Amino acid sequence: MTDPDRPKTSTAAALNRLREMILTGELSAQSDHLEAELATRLGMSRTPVREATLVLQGMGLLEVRPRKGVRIKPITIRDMEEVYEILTELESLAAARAAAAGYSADDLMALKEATEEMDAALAQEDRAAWAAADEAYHTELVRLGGNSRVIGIVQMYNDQVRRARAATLDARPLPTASNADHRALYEAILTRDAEGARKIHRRHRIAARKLLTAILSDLGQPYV
Amino acid sequence: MTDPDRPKTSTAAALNRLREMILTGELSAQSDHLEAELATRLGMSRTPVREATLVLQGMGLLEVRPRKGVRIKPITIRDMEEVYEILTELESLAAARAAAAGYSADDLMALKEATEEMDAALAQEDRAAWAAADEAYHTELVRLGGNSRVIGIVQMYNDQVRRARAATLDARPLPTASNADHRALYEAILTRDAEGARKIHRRHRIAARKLLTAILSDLGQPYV
DNA sequence: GAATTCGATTACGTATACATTAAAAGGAGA
DNA sequence: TCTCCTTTTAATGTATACGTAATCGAATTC
Repeated sequence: MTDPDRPKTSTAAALNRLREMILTGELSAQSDHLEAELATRLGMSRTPVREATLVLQGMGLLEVRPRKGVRIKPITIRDMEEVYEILTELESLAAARAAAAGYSADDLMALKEATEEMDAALAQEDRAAWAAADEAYHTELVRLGGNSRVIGIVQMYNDQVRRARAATLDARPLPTASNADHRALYEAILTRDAEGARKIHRRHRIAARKLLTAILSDLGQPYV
Repeated sequence: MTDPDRPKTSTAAALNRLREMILTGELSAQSDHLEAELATRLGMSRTPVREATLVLQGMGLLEVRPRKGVRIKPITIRDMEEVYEILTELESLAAARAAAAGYSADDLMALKEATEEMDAALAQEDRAAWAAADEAYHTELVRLGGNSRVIGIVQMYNDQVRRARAATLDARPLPTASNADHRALYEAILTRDAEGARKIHRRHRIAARKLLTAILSDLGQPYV
């Protein structure tokens, strides 16, 4: 048991590693990288790297530009607006579907726990812990929604949100109001108020989007 | 000018061709295919085929199953429900955004034309022409919405809708009521009634989904 | 000095060779 | 006959070789 879930193939390893390098900024936005360079860095041949870049392109994290290397995608305000619009719709859908599904308090345990973790993180002003719990909350919400494609899309775009967040985390105020929304949504789902759940979450997401774009704008991120 | 947009690379050719083969049913749902088999059929080596299958897997048209070949995905009722849910949300978003964008009648020309083509197709009971115009209509709608990621997702899922449609087209009644919705949406966008546009389109999509799933069910498609 | 052409370089796209390992087939023993 | 183990097969995953075509720079021309 040296490494329980070490990737089975080099392609999978390249995918994980490159994704991580992009999310952490080790490969910075707007930078270009040749296939051969990445292959050397990852200690493998071009083949699995190439396959991974194709997938990452599909996930919107980079762009394959023949003979110019892959370009790590920038995080523009416009991009984040697009991503937030989509997350708003799909998560609101998930909220409504979760409410309609008639979950018990037991089923909603993970949701409640994530909310409590956010509370705790806020109390300690621990932005990183808050961000982790917030992400867990959103992931659990869409899981409860039960649409596997929504789950996939939301996970994919969460990667992009995480990149933007990494660039802004210290610049943002602690989102103290945010948990009121989370609790209201919890109640709506528990009482099977589908349209209420949808509205609450939509409002929540729109507020989050305004906050992020304002911060990105302050930080001088380009609009396009 | 023998073939204006012939793919520049074999990978692109494989992607186009395999996608088409899946959409037309030349590669039937649930069937398995080895990389080597597909390579031979397409007259190229395994490398570009392999790259194409990775992308097609990302698009949800097939599943790569190591040592068992790629499995062309079935069209289950559950899948279609998921896809329709997503299209409902994202197209409704696009409708609202299109209305908010304040387009002129000129800008909405393509939308109007698609509606008229559907009229004409209905008059002649030409289901194929109707389906083509309907797809053009939805594509134009999301284009007007202006969110490039929504455009991409909708196009991707339209492939899956097209597969289901191909299996049901002759079994469905002519959608004579459908154009009333299209006209109402056109008016809402022109008068910049964002929430009205959203609601009209949502209702439209929900009705379409009920129709399709009922037909699939009649045809004995498995739920999962 | 600017633009253009030619040539060298080099990154990519594709084919192919090879190692790996899951699956299938076959055989031995109960 | 059934089960378990061994052997074989074969499909994949990866590395590598190589042709092609785009790019960069130098030299030439205007």
